[in-house]
Amino acid sequence: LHFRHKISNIKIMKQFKKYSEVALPVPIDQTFTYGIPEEFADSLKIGVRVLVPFGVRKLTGYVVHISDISCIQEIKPIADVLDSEPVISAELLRVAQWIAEYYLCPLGEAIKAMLPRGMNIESKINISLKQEVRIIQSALTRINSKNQKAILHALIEENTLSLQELRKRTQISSLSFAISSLEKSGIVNKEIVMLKQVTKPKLEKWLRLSARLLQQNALAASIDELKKKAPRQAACLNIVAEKREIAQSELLKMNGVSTSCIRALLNNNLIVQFDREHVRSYYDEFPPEAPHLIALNHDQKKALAQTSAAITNGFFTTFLLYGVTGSGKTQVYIEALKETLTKNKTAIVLVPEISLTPQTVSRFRANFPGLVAVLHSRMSIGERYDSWRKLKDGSYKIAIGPRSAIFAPLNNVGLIVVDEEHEASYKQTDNVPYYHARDVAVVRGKLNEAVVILGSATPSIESYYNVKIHKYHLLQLPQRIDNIPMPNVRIMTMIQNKRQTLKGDPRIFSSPLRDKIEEKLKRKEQIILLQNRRGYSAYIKCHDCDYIEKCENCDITLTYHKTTHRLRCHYCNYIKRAPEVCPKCNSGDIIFQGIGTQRVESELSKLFPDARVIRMDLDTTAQKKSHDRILRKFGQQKYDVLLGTQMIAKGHDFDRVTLVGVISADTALFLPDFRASERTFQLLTQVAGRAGRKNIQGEVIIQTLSPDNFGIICCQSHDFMKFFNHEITQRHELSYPPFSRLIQVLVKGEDESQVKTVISDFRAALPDQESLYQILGPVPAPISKIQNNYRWHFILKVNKKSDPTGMVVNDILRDAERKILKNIRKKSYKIIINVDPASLL
DNA sequence: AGCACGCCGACT
DNA sequence: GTCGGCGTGCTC
Repeated sequence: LHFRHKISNIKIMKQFKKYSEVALPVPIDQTFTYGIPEEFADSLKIGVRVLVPFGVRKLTGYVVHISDISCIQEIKPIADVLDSEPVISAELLRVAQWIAEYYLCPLGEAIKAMLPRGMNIESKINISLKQEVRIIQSALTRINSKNQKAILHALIEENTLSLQELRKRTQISSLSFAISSLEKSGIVNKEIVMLKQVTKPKLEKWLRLSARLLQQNALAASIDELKKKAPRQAACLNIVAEKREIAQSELLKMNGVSTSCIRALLNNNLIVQFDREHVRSYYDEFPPEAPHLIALNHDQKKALAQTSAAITNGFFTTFLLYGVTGSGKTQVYIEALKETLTKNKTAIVLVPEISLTPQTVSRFRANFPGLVAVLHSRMSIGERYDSWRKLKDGSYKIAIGPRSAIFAPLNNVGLIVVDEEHEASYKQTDNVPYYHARDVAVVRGKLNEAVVILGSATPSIESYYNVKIHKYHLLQLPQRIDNIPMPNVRIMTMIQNKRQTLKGDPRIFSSPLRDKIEEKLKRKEQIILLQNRRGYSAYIKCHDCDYIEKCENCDITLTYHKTTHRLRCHYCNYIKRAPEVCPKCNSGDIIFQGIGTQRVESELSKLFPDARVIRMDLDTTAQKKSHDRILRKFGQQKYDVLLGTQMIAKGHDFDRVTLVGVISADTALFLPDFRASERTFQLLTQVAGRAGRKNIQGEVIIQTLSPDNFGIICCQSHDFMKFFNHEITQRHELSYPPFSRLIQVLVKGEDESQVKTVISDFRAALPDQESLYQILGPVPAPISKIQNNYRWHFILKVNKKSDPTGMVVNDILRDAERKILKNIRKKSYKIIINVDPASLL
């Protein structure tokens, strides 16, 4: 490991016995040296959290290195050591180091991303009133300063506020001057306080018999005695005796037991109380199903034989398990997991957030009772912390979860499974580090000499290319299990300008799709309809003057939601009433363009008033468990039609679905993104895979305006290979990934001219090196404004051959960024460097 | 990021 | 003389 330093002079310092290199979760690309106080000098380990002074604040940092000397002059000591054992293993530290280097983020940020939330302690500055409100109010009349008045008004309401909260409430940018004036006049108090660690093991009170009663006959004697005067206590004592140990909360639930009763027994030293950890577990409410014993078919056995061999040998190998929808990939994972556990190793299973349903979890839990920990963002901080700790101490052997589960604190990882490896949700886009969990999985696998299985029915172009160049090994499951035939896919060409008739809107339901729905409803079979756009219509447009309503804060058309009769921005959640007449020309002829799920729903209820339809999109799954609930109800056949956005395409196997309809396959096709075609192929193939049941061929109808699109054609023939070959030549011609590495440099801010200056300065700071990279832009990003922030970007197409690890270009980018941050004033903009962006919007 | 400090113009 | 806004620099 090496660490970035700013070396001021080369003079070896020796104020402390030992020095530690501390990574901090701040956007500064270096580590900081702290002295280790004598008391910790021998016990401090790499990987523990420490509390360190940082300017006036205190922050939680991570010890990444320990040495005897230092060449930094003024060194502060570590304020406190927060762990006795490392929270981050040497192996995970190396993963963090790779992430920091490859995705261009500070090491501290990478480490922070690996730990469950709530493990960071920070100081905050609290401002409080020093005197009574009455006195303050009289003082207010004497104060002329606008800012001071605003601060006092806020404080009268709350008494104590942190500096940050105060800034939010008063909207004053530079508070410090006003606060120091108030401090001088003795009106307010300023103090630095520590925030508590949010997550701790949850302790529960348990009860057992006192040692005295364990002696012969003592118990019976006590009970007899109590029966006379305190029968309830006697009964209570009896229960404790029977159970030996019982949680107090459990005991209290029983008949006739009260707190006073327990207190009396405790006071008389008949029972004793002790603390026991209560492990919080989100999925406990879903009991595991019994494992159904499934005999593997020929293909599954073949795939398993190869993974088993690799697991047994303990060599790093990455497999791409390409298995068509319903081919039984999960069973292969489970068998591989069994193999891994018998080798006394641990495993991680990554699943897209949306597929992490109770059913998925139960399936794994059933096969490995008591060994599976779930890590899920919908779990509370406490639940996640408990899973995390039990993985760390080795009581759980398998971690299952979405993206961040790749950081599960397991030792001796032998297998990493990435299910649906093509899923874009594996790429983190909202926070640093902008990592791709599938790629981290491969890195972590390599560090552990582990086996990595990437599974998909529609592999990403990148992964399949890696098979071609022999980086990954291909495993194939070309047949569906249980003799379910591949569905029959029909493509319906839609015509844009047909007018609505009595038989409904032909732009939503073509007559073949309408007929099929009718047929299936009659036969009591289930139907899935995909329309990958929520709301009612994508935008509303004035028929006379072509005016389109756009968001005030974003460069986005507003989506019409009929249920609330509102226009909504899907980027910033800006909401306004839908106009009755055109705001520009007052025409009443407003037309709804672009079909959303709500529109399909209302059309469906017009055409088939008796059909029971359930809609699933972001708007109907806002609640914590509504997603699971909708799928469960549909599975129990309480509905005939499941209608929704892409989230319906995975997560469940419904064996009564015989028809899948795609209302419009075009929603993603025209996005200015080089993956648009790939996305479309994947989504269509995934949703088509929902159709069909044992011995009955499912039917799929895809409606589209562009029937010539290659993704759609290949979906019809279930021909991934054909799609891949076509797509890979295109990527090659345009030198897009996997033939290059893309890096997006995006600047956003409220002042567009400033954003433009920064992005072009950044561009200019990059030396022209034709052989190393090509630069496209800077240009405004396709979505040029989000939440009043203008967005400009340029794209680096890095030549993989001249920079295979990416470190050459990354160093250049780091230097350029440092230069930019130094030279340009104002910080009202943000620079985002996104390595391997999932999309370029 | 988040904080303090210092400069400068405005205002009493 | 203050106050308030804004830019700059620093964090071991």
